[in-house]
Amino acid sequence: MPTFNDSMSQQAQAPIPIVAIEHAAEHVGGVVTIRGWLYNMRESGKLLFPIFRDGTGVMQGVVSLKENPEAFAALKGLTQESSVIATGKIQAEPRAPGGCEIHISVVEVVQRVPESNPYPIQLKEHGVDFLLDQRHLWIRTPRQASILRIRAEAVRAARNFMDGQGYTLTDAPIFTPAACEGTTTLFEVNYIDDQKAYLTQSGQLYVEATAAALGKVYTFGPTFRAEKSKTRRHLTEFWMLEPEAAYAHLDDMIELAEGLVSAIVQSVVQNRARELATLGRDVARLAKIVPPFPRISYDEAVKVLQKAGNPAKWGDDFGGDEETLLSKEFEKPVVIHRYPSAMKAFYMATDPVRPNLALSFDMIAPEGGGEIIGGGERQSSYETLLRRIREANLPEEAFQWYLDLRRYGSVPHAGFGLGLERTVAWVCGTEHIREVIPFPRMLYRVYP
RNA sequence: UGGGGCGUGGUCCAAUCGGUAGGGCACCUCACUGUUAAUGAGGACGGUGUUGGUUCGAGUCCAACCGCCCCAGCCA
Repeated sequence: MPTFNDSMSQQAQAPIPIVAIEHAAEHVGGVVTIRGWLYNMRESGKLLFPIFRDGTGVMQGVVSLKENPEAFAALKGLTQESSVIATGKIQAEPRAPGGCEIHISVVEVVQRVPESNPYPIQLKEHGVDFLLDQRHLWIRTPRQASILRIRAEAVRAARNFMDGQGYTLTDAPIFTPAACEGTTTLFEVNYIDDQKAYLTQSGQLYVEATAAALGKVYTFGPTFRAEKSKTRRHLTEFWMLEPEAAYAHLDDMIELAEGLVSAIVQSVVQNRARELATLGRDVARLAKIVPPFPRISYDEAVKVLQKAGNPAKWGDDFGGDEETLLSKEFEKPVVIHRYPSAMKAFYMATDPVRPNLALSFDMIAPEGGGEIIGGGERQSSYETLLRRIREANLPEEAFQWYLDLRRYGSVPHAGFGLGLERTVAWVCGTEHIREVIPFPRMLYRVYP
């Protein structure tokens, strides 16, 4: 027990700082408190090596029975993922993973995981199905936590970039009266008083309205597609960032897309180096992602594919194989522009020089990252747009507000949609998109 | 929705030709003062997705169903 004088002198000193593990190395030689969970523990005789994690990183602790029997007793036999608050001196230690470790002097166990029902996720191998069932716990592992931090950094970088370019965030609704992509992939919901509504597939139509109101705008939010696709690059719920600008043309949007993607990548490289290292990502490849990106026309892309032995012919859309083949030709994301309009959405503008082409573009990420952006110039003529809506058998009444945008001061305008998860999956180098969103929603999976 | 693959203790896997269902990890105990997903010794728990069929005998062969994975289509 400290004497009265001891506690007086302690009060005169600075209090022990509570630090995040990611900043622990800045406190070498000092005493700090860390608050987190027991990630793992190794034992060696009368020495314990508890590994703590706090969400910002992991750090090894060390405690010896001889020097600190109380802390030793508190940690001895402590179960994985028990929550703990530990205080001790940070010391540089080449033998410790991470370069420094904490010499524990005081330990408080906040909650002890009972032996009768131990933490289900081991440090060793697990199958995908099991891990997805345990997603609420899986996100505690260093790899998953790193991915989620990179996702957050990507979002921050994207919004900073858009705001810096003079774009205003204008959120689009999630309940919508009609489709804006294919009608077969709509999630239908019962709205009030037997009305039907649908979860949005894209903020596109609404962002065209706000572009006419504010000039340069973007939306960022979740979108929903009931696609029956079980591939490594599909989610039924995913986040999209969709810029739209009045008086903008195709090339303006390609330039904006290049700037946006490189801003995201460079921001992650600069601010999330530790997390990229945890993932084992090749940072040198990411560092090269700066504008300008290679741009090829659809015509040229078909020739590139044919030269590489792919059976693609003019008029075909590109699938996963074709995307991978094209992206291998370049170290940076590649922009493919002016697709045949037959394969594009009803609202796409046609090329005045070659009316069978749409003023559209896709951006394909390198290293097999797939399509991360799709966009282009919109159809600004009232008559053409109405005809397209009728040709697509879309409910005309539901699109009256959208047609108003062409009745009242229609202007050339363009935009695109960036798939957040596909972008983050590429930046992280993850094999499957399901790892880059906290709780993935996929075909036949809505738990947890 | 098509094509292919797979379902075995909590978890990751093995089981020859159809012939006694087994191991690693996790959990518990002990040893070890520098471990690196520690190691060594011991212990406890516990299983063939479901239904039916063939057979003396089925984890294994057959059929249907259920679930999962990968690829394709569609897209971000």
